[in-house]
Amino acid sequence: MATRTEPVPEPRIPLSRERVLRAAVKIADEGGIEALTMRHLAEELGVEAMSLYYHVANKEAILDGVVDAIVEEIEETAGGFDVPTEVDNWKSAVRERILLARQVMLSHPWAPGVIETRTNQSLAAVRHFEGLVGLLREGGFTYDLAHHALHALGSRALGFSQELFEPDDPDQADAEAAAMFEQMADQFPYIVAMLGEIAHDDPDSTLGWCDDQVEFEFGLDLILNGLEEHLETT
Amino acid sequence: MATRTEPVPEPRIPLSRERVLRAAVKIADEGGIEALTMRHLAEELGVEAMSLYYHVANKEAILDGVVDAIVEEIEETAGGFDVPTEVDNWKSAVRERILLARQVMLSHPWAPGVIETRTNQSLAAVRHFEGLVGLLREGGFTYDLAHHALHALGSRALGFSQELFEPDDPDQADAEAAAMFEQMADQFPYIVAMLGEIAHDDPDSTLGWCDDQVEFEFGLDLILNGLEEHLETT
DNA sequence: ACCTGAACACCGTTCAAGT
DNA sequence: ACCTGAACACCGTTCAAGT
Repeated sequence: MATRTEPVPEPRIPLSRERVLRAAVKIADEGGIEALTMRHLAEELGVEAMSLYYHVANKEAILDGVVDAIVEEIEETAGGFDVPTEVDNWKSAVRERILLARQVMLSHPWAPGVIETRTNQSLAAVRHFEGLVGLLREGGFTYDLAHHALHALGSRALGFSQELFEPDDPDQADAEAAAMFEQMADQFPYIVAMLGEIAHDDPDSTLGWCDDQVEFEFGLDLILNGLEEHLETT
Repeated sequence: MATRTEPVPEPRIPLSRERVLRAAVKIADEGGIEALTMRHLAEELGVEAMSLYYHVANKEAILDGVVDAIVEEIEETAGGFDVPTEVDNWKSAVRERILLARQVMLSHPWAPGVIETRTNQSLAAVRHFEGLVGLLREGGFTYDLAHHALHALGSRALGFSQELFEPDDPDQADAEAAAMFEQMADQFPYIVAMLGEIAHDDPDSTLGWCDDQVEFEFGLDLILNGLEEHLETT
């Protein structure tokens, strides 16, 4: 029979909103967003699913909190979202901040999908946008142009962009897509020719799928340069 | 007792993939994407849920098919995705095609969210991209630049863009957001000032939320103009 | 104050069975 | 060939109850 002197095996840290959210991020990182269920999350925390509801309103609230946590990670990585009072180069400042956000997003590949479903704004995200608007404003933007800029950037402001053409499992689906396009060269001459050239330029990857980082920066710079022109012509 | 001569009340059109997909679009249009469940869909078709599996592999296949149907609707509205052999103005041609896609998307507000989750390419979408690449190519683009263009456009190529800041229920959430920002004017001076100016410029809507169409076109033109410059400097 | 057991309403999906 | 009933494994969530 166990006596009183048995060493407490686990100090039994009490649950908290923080711990729940941290565990949620961990689960999504390890098993993807579909692994993030109330029951699974509870198991990870060594608790019953229903206990979660004491610390969090419902699953929506968890997803809200998880997005907030990710943007806070960006904020920490950036050393805060503060706006310098003198902005000598808004373009590189904005560019750097966004590419840094992208680095964090890349370490949580499920996060963009969750962010897109959120209707409640994360407070950390508002701080992030506040910082961006500040950089633009101090860089000479009117508020009107800064507003257009946010819309033009869209999800790029948070470091990701919608990839419409690429499958999530490159190795497997690439071959499929390649075979399909080969077969349909007469139906899709332009696309097949385009992909052919890309494969040529980049013989490394099996059939030369795209360099997402390069493409992200291309699109970002296109927008930033366009904004710069608006700034100068006004 | 019913006799054999009773008029058949409904001819009982047999199910088919087409009918299933059409019904799926209808349900999503009327009740949002969360209303699109196998059981609900079956009910709409006057059938048991399990019958659907005879015509369609699973729910994923339905979502794939539904995306295809929406892009086909774009195709029909556009009178096909054909590429004219002579393109005198690629910019306005691409612009028109994209804005037309947007019109269709606006009538299926749930569609962007579904498209974003798809990993399998819709064949109709491939035809659409084929058309876009064709327009660019005949307009003087290298395949390399056309490829960059697709990435830069991202979801805009299909007529929608990620709205990170706006709630789906404008009437209700606007007031909330407004109150929140008022309260936090000292924490978010730039954003509050920005929103203040926008409200000023557009006194119609309660607190002047954004004109999505204007913003979409602003971002689209920014990208198209940027591409044009790349085209000229090469 | 914090956690749980049992239960509910709802998913997508299977499988053997009906016509 | 086409459809169904019963069942399964899994959701998020409630509520009264335990400590």
